[in-house]
Amino acid sequence: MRPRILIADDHSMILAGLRKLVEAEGDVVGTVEDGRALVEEAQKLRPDVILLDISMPLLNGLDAARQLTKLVPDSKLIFLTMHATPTYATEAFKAGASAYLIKRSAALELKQAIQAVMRGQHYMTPLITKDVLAATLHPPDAPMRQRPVTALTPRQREVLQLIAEGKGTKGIATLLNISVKTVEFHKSRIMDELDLHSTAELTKYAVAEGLVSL
Amino acid sequence: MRPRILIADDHSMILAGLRKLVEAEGDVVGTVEDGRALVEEAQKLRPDVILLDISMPLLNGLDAARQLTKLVPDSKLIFLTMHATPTYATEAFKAGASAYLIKRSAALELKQAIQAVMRGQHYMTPLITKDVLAATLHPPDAPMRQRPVTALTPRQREVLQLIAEGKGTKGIATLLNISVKTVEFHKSRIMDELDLHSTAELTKYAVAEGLVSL
DNA sequence: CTTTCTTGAAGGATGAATTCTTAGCCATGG
DNA sequence: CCATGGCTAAGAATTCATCCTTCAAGAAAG
Repeated sequence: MRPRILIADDHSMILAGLRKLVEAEGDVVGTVEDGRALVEEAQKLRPDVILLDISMPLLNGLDAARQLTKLVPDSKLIFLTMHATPTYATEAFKAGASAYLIKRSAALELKQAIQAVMRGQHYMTPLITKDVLAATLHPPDAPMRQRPVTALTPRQREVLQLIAEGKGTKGIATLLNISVKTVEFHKSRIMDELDLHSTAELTKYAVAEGLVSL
Repeated sequence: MRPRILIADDHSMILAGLRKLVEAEGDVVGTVEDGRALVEEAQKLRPDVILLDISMPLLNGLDAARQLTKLVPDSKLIFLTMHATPTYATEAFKAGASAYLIKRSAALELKQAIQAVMRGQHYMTPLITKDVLAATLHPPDAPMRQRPVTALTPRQREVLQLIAEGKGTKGIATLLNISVKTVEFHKSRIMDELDLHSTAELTKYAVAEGLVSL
């Protein structure tokens, strides 16, 4: 039985290419280019498999996954991303993912991953497990510190990401369907807790934490 | 007549997807995953079109392009990369490229680019043309804009740095002993020239240019 | 079973920033 | 020498952001 698949990736060229690849394995019922659209469409379409990236506008893939595991628990999540670090991979599984691939993975792995998750199994690209070993052999001299970003609530991360993407308070309010006042509240709480005092510092923090890229 | 195409990208998942996309436009005569292999294969295959990324192992796309324009001058080069900066685009054209796309470009652009270069024309993704034209109209005599940051005046960089450090307009005015109005003027000009529209984006730009650190 | 924390949601008043226009000053270089 | 580009600055209208305060539901702790 061909799985119904939803694909999320903000690079539309890659999205188009992926679609072609995936069509060999199942029916692509939709494609989206940001995290928020993903959450929307996933609820409408209830796909069997969701293929998603980590870095996406409006809502990053990890936070999207956390929402999706609650909203559409029957949809299996397959991450397909550039990030080849064990940290991201473990975060992804903690967020409810069933598989983790990187864009350097062989195309065949996509097929294997889809079939694995449809059987209720998990799949992890061998390219990462190798990195895990390498990381264990060469302990941290890279600043791979545990992220204090988890000190923030999901909602706060969501707001922080949008701030760092350059959205104004009003725009964020509209996107989240909440009042401008609430956004302001979240922002000030974030600033309190992180001891940051400007949009610029929040932005740098978000970049450092990988919530947004440059 | 269907063009013979060689594709180079080090992310094999993406390579596979691109191949599917490209097959609608021409015959994929080969795929490679690093810059050196590209130079090798290009000489053997003499393709009509070469689709290549900038960041590749062993030899980066720009340097590969410089070699290819000499070794296989009849092969048209189409860059397809993540890098959305005018600098990279102009470098690409100086290195002999016939087209420049980014992975955020619509899939349709790939078709358009291939057809354009086959007609001997050039193609530049609309997503960055605006910035590139400013740079490419000047470049031969005056290498005034090697790095985009040099497009700013010293005063503008000064202000930008303070913005990115989290200072408010008022604080900057005090620090520089100028009026708040003047600071606002500089800020708006910077935004104009860089086509950025928020403090967050200015901050990310400043970080990317090394004006401030995270 | 209340109390307390945490999280999410807002109102009102005030201070800060943005937009647009206009304009003076100074140095550099055709 | 005067045109150009860079830096300075003002006023008025408007929109945004911030500060302080209040409210409510759910979880955790007493």
